[in-house]
Formats: sequence, structure tokens, C-alpha cells
Amino acid sequence: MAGNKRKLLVGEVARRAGVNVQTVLYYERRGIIPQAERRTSGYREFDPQTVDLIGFIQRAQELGFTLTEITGLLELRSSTGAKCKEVREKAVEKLDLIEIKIGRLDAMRTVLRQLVRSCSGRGPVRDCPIIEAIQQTGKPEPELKTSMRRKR
Amino acid sequence: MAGNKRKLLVGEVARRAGVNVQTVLYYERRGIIPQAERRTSGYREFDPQTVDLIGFIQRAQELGFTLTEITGLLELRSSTGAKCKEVREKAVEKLDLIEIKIGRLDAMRTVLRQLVRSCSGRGPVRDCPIIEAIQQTGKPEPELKTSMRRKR
DNA sequence: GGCAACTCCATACCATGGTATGGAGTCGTA
DNA sequence: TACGACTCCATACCATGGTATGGAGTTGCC
Repeated sequence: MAGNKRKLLVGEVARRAGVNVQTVLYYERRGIIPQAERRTSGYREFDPQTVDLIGFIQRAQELGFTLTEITGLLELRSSTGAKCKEVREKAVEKLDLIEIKIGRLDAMRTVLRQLVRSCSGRGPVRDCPIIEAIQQTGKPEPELKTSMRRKR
Repeated sequence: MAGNKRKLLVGEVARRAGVNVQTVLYYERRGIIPQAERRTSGYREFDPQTVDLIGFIQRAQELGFTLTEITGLLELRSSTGAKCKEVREKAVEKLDLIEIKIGRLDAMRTVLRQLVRSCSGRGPVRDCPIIEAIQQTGKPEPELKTSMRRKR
């Protein structure tokens, strides 16, 4: 009833995922999507769920995760059983990251909602302190800060 | 009681914001922070809130906003009165973006929490479908998709 | 069995968001 | 007034995440 979908060539994967061929190859090279099987000719055969994987990658990027971080997120997915402890630790770590991001976005949302409300007709908008509202959400956060900046 | 803080030279701004001097100058050049006043010597004099502004920029970047988008967010802040309608529209637009991001992060969080819970001792982790859980949060979203990718 | 469309791989190039270099001028304090 | 620390500006360079180019081989369909 499931599991026997046909394999896809790189062009088809790219087309379905809405990215271009080179991007798919780039992801494969980076190891962020699994290595495709090969025909004897060398042609790659991806399995169809690669398309969804690429969709996930794109959305995660929009949320400010780097490809390296996304790789980490994806590794959590299939590592099972034995390494349970490690997986758990990694997951907790990612979870913290996500909580922080949500917190900050939520603060932005609050401010923007106020702005929208105050703008909606009655009275002039006074100075709208987006920045001040966001400030308190991000002080002691070396974790996140460094996660996005490389150090050499 | 407030309002008469002294101006800061670029190095001091950089030090306080935890970025380097070139970055501050880069932001000024890009127009993401306001142009500093100048001494007759040419030395820049920033006002102290620039430091907070840079903090905001950094946090917004971690949330996946580009500098261009951040500029847009910041423009909402001080445009008052007359242009109320436009400001409102922009704000609503940004708000939608933020809602989408929150939704997606929330989906990730849910999955990760499950993972953490199931990992915590009892039973083996089965395959953890991060991707599937995230999929539904991002289908018809050309807005977000294009907002992060350039087209030429 | 020929042709368009696709794939291979290597290499080069691109945009964003910085970061470094370096020669020349400025500042403040001893 | 001399010194170190800072600033100026221009220009070059860097990492990430792609994108493009191009010559050579593969596929599938008429």
C-alpha cells in the first residue's frame, strides 16, 4: 500500500522541489540530503521523499537556520535506539534554540500588533518603540549569537 | 532625567554592541542605522541608542530576516501620523511573515518535544518524522519563499 | 538509429553580509 | 608637543549558499 514509489532523476527532484538542479547536487555534495543511488551510467536516482526534505530545508532556512544547523536537525530524525541519550541531548539543545527564536518572534509580533491596532483609525501613531520592545528578549544569549557567526 | 546622553565614536558603539567597527560602518553605509553626525574632523558621532539598534539587527538576523527586511521593519518604527495607512499595511505584512515563522517553529518544537519525551527512557525511538510534521505548515507560501531568495 | 532532452563532472562565478589592510589624519593626556 | 590610540576612507578579501557554463556521455521516443 505504500513504499514502492519510483525513483526520480535529479531534474525531476529539482522541478518538484522548486529549486534548480545545481542546488540539489549541492545539497547532496554537502551531505544534507542523502547520496542518491546510481545507475550504471552514473545517473542519480533519488527517492521521492527527497523532495519533501528539500522543502523542509528551505523552510528551516527561512527561520534562520544555517545548512549546518539543518543537517544537525535532520540527523535527529533517524538516529534511533542505542544512541538515545545523545539524540536526546541534541534535541534538547535544538529545542532551546527554537524556544529562543519563538520568544523573540513573539515579542516582535506583540509590538507589531500594537502598531497595527493603534494605526487602525483613531488618533495619530505616536512613536512606536519596536526596538525597545525587542531589546529585553535577547540579552544574555551567547548561544544563539555564536551559532550564527563563524569564528576563525 | 533622560535624553542628554553623550554621543559615541564608532569604536565605542562597536565595543558596546559587540560587533566590530567595520560592521557599524557597513550598516551606516547601507542605511540600516542612521547616518552619524560628524565632527569637523570627519569623526562620526553616533547617539547611544545606535547600540540597541544594532542589537535588534542581530537578533532579527538570527530569526532569518535579511538586512533589507530588517530595514523595512525599522522603517515602521518612526513613520508616524500622516502615513498611518501605509505603515499599517507594512506592519500587517511583516506580521504575517512573523506569524508564519512562529507557526513553523512551533511545529518544529512540537516534534522535538515528542522526540525528547520518547527518548527519555522508555522504549526505543521509532523513526521520528520531523519532516512530515513540518510539511503542513508551509505549503502555499510564495511570500516567504521569495522573500529570502533573490531573483535576477 | 537519430535527435532532443537530460545527465555527468569540474570549474568558475555570483550576492549577501561582513572583515581586513593600510596609509593618512585626529585626539587626549603626560 | 609628542605619543599611543583612535578615526578616516578606499579597496580587497572572505565564507555561505548557491548558480552558471560547457564539453561529453545517456535516454527515450519517433
